[in-house]
Amino acid sequence: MAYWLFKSEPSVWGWPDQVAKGDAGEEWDGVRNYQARNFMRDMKLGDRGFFYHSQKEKAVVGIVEVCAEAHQDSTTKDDRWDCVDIKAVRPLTTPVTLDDIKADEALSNMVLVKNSRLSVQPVTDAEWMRICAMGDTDPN
DNA sequence: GCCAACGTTGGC
DNA sequence: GCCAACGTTGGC
Repeated sequence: MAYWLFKSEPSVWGWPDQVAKGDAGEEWDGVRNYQARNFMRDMKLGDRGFFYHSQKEKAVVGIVEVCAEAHQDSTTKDDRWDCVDIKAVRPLTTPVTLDDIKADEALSNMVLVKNSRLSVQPVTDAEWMRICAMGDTDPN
């Protein structure tokens, strides 16, 4: 199983919105970046991801699961753009902030740090375990 | 609110 | 196919 990170502006689509969708989940639509799209095409049913709040909050706040593999983004007719569906699994007991991540040596190579503008990104197994530990949260 | 970084577009 | 111009993102 692979791990990912989904970035969202909480004022547009936040963790509470994601939770409100329950197990039905919701399309991760609106991505118009090839790198991010390609990562979504690589995602498999059951893959897990972090839900990250950008802008003011800048923190990993929850864990999500891919509940539908890549398909046409329903918000556009342009067939270049695919997206997956994700559903909320659980919040992090303690949100892990960007500052926390930057301060941690083991996380210094995270895409979040290296390429802050990429909205969908891969997370390594080690990074996943580390952030779950920092967030006092069950990684499974 | 600013600006640096980056990705995309379009003219040549 | 290159590259300048432009738009967007997101941290500060």
